[in-house]
Amino acid sequence: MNKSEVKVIAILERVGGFASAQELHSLLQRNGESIGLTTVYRALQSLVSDKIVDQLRRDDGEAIYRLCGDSHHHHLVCKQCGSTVEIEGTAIERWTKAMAEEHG
Amino acid sequence: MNKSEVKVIAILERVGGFASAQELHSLLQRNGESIGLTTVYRALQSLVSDKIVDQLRRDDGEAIYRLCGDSHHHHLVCKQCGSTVEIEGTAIERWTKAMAEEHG
DNA sequence: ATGGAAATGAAAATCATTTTCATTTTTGAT
DNA sequence: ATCAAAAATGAAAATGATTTTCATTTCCAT
Repeated sequence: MNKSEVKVIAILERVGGFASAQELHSLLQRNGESIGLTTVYRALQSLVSDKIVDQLRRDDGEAIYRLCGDSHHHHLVCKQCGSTVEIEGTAIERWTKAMAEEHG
Repeated sequence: MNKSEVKVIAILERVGGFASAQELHSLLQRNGESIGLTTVYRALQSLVSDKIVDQLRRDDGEAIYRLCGDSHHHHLVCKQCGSTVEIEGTAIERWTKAMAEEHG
């Protein structure tokens, strides 16, 4: 865990949700941090592979990131292609409950 | 519905699942069809907006496509960002059932 | 047949992300 | 503290999917 990774975690905490690499980078700069975009990308890669940060994709294909702990969530894994999506906890649970009631 | 869109639908039928624009393009060429990659992209865009084709993203961000009718499926829509993911029917239903039993 | 609208595709542009590489910073042994 | 090796940094170039441009071709109604 190096200095850049700490900066990226700090800004993700302040965001409290999803943000793209570029968004995080400009937020950091606005906060007076001196950090290059390349380094933000590298920190994010590293945090994702350490499972500290979750990565997913906007519909336009851009990658977005958030701290793993930012909300209770579930993973759905496609058995065919292995891709994983996160679903926000309360929503999926409400849905599951509704389905359960609907189908007895 | 123009000639290119018909070609793209035909190749998607033969594929019977997900494929990227580039994969579809090379399959078409191997089948002796004369069609440019640009046109494949345009046909896919049009079919997606007509809800004939579903588009989603691989984890690496590449867009993949399949015919809407290719399998029974559900959509999960994120209330925050609007992004939609498809879940294969039987899997999500089995999961829902399991959750329902587990939680009474 | 003919003129305008739609379709086509090659090449250029775009844009997020990754790689390269030269430089700077950190670390650890002495 | 000092020095060398290792790790980190970032600007610029490269990459790769997708979109746009634009000149040309095809289609269709008259």
